Amino acid sequence: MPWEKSFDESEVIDKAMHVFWQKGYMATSISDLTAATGIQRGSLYNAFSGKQELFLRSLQKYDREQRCVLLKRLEAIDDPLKAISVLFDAIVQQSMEDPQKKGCFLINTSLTLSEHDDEAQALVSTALKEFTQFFARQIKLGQQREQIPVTVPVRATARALFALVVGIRVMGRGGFDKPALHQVAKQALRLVS
Amino acid sequence: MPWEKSFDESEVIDKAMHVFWQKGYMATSISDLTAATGIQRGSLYNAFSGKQELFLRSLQKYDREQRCVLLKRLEAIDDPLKAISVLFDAIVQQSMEDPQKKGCFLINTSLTLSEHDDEAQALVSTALKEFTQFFARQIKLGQQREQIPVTVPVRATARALFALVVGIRVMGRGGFDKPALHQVAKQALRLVS
DNA sequence: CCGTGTTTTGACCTATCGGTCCAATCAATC
DNA sequence: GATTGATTGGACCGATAGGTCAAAACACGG
Repeated sequence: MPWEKSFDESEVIDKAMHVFWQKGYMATSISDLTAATGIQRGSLYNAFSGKQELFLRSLQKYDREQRCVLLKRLEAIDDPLKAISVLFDAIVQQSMEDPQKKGCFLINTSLTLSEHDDEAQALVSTALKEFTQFFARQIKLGQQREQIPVTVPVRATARALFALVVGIRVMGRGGFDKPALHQVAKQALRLVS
Repeated sequence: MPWEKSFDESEVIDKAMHVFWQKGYMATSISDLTAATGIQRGSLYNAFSGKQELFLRSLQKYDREQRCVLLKRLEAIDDPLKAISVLFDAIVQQSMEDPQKKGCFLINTSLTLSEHDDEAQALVSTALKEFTQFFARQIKLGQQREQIPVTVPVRATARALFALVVGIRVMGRGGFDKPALHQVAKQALRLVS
C-alpha cells in the first residue's frame, strides 16, 4: 500500500548540516535547504516538522560524527600526552584544510543560539562539557602514569585546554594562518608539563 | 533655516550597539532598532544609510570604548605580569556580571560575519590582532625586566593568551560559571612563567 | 490493472524583512 | 508671522521569510 520515500533521510540531514554549519541558523533559509538537498519544500515539511527540527538533527549528526568520533579515536591512543597532542594537531588541521573556514559547528552554534532553542542549547552544553571531561580524564591518567606532574590541577587545566581549543577554532575562522594556530597548539602542551 | 536633529546620534548608535551585540546582525531587524532607539524608521534612514552602516558604527563604537579603553588602562599599569593578570580578571568579571551573557561583540561578530561585509571584517581582524600585539608587548617587556623567563616564546605565547581570552568569552556565554572561568584565567599565567 | 494510501510537487498563504517616500512638522531667519 | 528647508512619522513597497495545502504521481496488495 504505502510507498517508500525517494530520498535517504540521513543524506538530507547531512546536506542540511553543511548549510547550517556554514551559514548559521538564521542566515539559512528554507530555499537554501531545498536547493542544497534537492528535495522540494513540501517533502521537506513532510519528513521534518520544520527548520528547527532539521537544525537540531543536523547538530546531533555533527556531534555524533565529528566530536564523538574524534574523542573516541583519541581515547584509543592510550597515551595521555600523545592523545592531547594529536587532538590539537587535528583541530589545527581541520581548521585549515576546510576552504570554507566553517570552524566547529558546535562552537559556532553556542554563540549564535537564541535562548529559546532549549534542546539545541542542551546539546551544545553537554557536548562542550564532555569535551572538557575528556581532557580531565587524560590528565588524571597521565598523572597516574607519571607522565604529567601531580602539581597540575586537573579540572582547571582541563578547562584551560578546552578554552584553547575554542580559541583555535574561532581564530581559524578569522585571519590567522596555520603557523599561528600551530604555535597555540604547542603552548597547550606547556599546561600539562 | 534648517533644523537640528532631535536625537543624539551617538546615543542612537549606543542603543543600536547593545541590540546588535545581544542578537547579532542577522537576528536584529530594523523594527528592533527603532524600538530600542526610540526614533522612527524614516529618521533612522535619514541619519544612516541603512542597517549595515549602523552595524559598522556600532562595532566601531564598541571597539573604541571597550577594547581600546581596556587595553590603554592595562598598558598604564606598567607591570607586565600584573597587567596580564588584571586583564584576565577583567574578562572573567565582564563575562559574568552581564546578566544577558552577551560576551564580546567583536568575537561574536567574527563568527557571525558573512564574507561580504569587508569593512566590518577588516575592523574585527585588526582589533583581534592588536589584542595579541598587546600580549606580545607585555611579554617582551616582562622579559626585559626579568619577570618573565626569556625561554618563553613571545609571539606564540601571545597568541595562546589571546586564544584563552577567546575561549573564556565563548565559555562565558555557555553554561560555564565564574569559578570555572577563573580557573582558566589562572592557567593563563602559567604560560608566562 | 485497479483501488489504496503515502509521497511529491509547486502554487499559495500570511508575516515580516530592509528600504522608500512624502506630507506634516518644526526651528531658524527674515 | 510668513518663509524656508531639513527632520520626522508612518503608510507603503517589492522581496522574501517560514509554513500550508490540495491535487498529481506513485508502489504496493488485491
